[in-house]
Amino acid sequence: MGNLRSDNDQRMLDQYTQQQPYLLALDSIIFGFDGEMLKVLLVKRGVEERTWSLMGGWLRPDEGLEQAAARILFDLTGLTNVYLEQLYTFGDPYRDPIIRTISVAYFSLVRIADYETKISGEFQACWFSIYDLPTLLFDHGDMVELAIKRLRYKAAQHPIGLELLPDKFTIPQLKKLYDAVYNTEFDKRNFSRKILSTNLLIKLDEKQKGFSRRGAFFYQVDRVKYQAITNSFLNFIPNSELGL
Amino acid sequence: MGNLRSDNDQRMLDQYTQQQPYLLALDSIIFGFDGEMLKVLLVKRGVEERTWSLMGGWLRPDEGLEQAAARILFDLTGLTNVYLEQLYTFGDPYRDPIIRTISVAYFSLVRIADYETKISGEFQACWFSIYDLPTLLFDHGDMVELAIKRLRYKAAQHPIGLELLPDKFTIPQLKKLYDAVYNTEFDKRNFSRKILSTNLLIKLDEKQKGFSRRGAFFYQVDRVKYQAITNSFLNFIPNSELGL
DNA sequence: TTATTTAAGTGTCAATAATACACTATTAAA
DNA sequence: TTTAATAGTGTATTATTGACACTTAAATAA
Repeated sequence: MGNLRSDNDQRMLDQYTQQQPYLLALDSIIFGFDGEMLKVLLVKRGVEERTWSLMGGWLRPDEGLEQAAARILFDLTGLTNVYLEQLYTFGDPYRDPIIRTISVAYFSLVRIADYETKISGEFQACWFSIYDLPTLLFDHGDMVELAIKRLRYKAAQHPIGLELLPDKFTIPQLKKLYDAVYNTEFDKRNFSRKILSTNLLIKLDEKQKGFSRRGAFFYQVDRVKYQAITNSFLNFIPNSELGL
Repeated sequence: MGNLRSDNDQRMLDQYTQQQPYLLALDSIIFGFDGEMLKVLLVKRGVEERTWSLMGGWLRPDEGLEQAAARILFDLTGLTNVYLEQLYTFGDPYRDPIIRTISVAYFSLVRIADYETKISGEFQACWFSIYDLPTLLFDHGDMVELAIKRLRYKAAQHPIGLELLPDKFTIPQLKKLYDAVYNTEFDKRNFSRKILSTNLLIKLDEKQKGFSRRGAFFYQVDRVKYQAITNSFLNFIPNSELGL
């Protein structure tokens, strides 16, 4: 009886050890918004570092996937507590010509202003408009394309756009962000009606100075409501505008 | 110069070879609908095959991820051309207690009737209602939970429910499917209005016999329109019903 | 001090979509 | 021919969407 179990265990273990293992990488599509354009953070790496690519790294033996993605993001940007969501796993046998590598892609949303103050100089990194990207390494172009689709899909029904803005922001800034994400121009009256109807924003007494004569009121995210709503549908953007 | 490049290449290769490789598995959440209940197909495997688990297998060196998932699905069900979508990649360091394994989970939608005729006897497989599942191996319970969420999310705006029904089906059958997916009861008048307004269904002359006195008309999917619409939003289910 | 400029902020109306709700039609079987 | 069981259909109410234009606030220039 004990013998049977042992045989079984051995068969099990054999099943594992006979398998081919693969390298596992993580790549992050890092979105940022500079007030005008939706941007992606790219770095130089690869052979002689001629090619722009997504920020990436290897999975360590003691790490979970998201944990690894967060570490790699921290190494580049110095940021923690960043919006991070698994996008897709890319595993074409020849996606990396050197050796087969499976890449789990994450997309993340960062506040560019935070990033700029904390960056370490280790990496040659640069923000690119999503509408004007260079040729990317391997299948990173596909990754970015998919990430943009996912961002549009998701931002239409979840308030994740707020992750891209500073703590205090104005409605016109938020509208510009959505304009940039969907590459369109929303009607400001309908937009603010819809956004404010969620009761997710708290109006502050303070006004933005310098940008316009009149100045726009700052708003803050109601974190309590935001958490509660994170997993529900909202439908921010009219379906007809999406054209997906 | 040639020397420099060579050094660089060597450094690159070192970067790869110094990395820990991992086993890569694929697990599939296979949904089916028997006319009444939404079900998941489970198999027995693991130590002494006491535990129900998702159907899974290992990635082969020459396969893409989806290709591997399709192969594994075929091995169990004999089905090809099945709806298959990457769900999520699970990589907790200790999810598999024997050896670290990364699992790319796929969810698939099959027509139970097709399956029943083609099944090979190789696996001990069984359909379980999604509302009455046994304890599952490793993190497979999480996988199923996530798959149900994704199915609900997706079926609300894409006509993927049709993938679960036979070629010819009635509106009451389709409604029962949506009732099962969302664990609720939709109003049949509003439901059929909404479904028919998509113009995605073609009404046949034939009626379903035997189930009800009157008999319901069969419909078929308009494959041309279905393809065209696959990547767009539809919003089948009113937001308020979803409660996600 | 007043006029000018610039963006912020707000309201209404019409069309569409969503929801709630109940009766009639068809067919098989009794 | 009556009964039983499900199929199938319509309307009225309300909520949401989308189109559209003027007023307000404040800094700057005259």
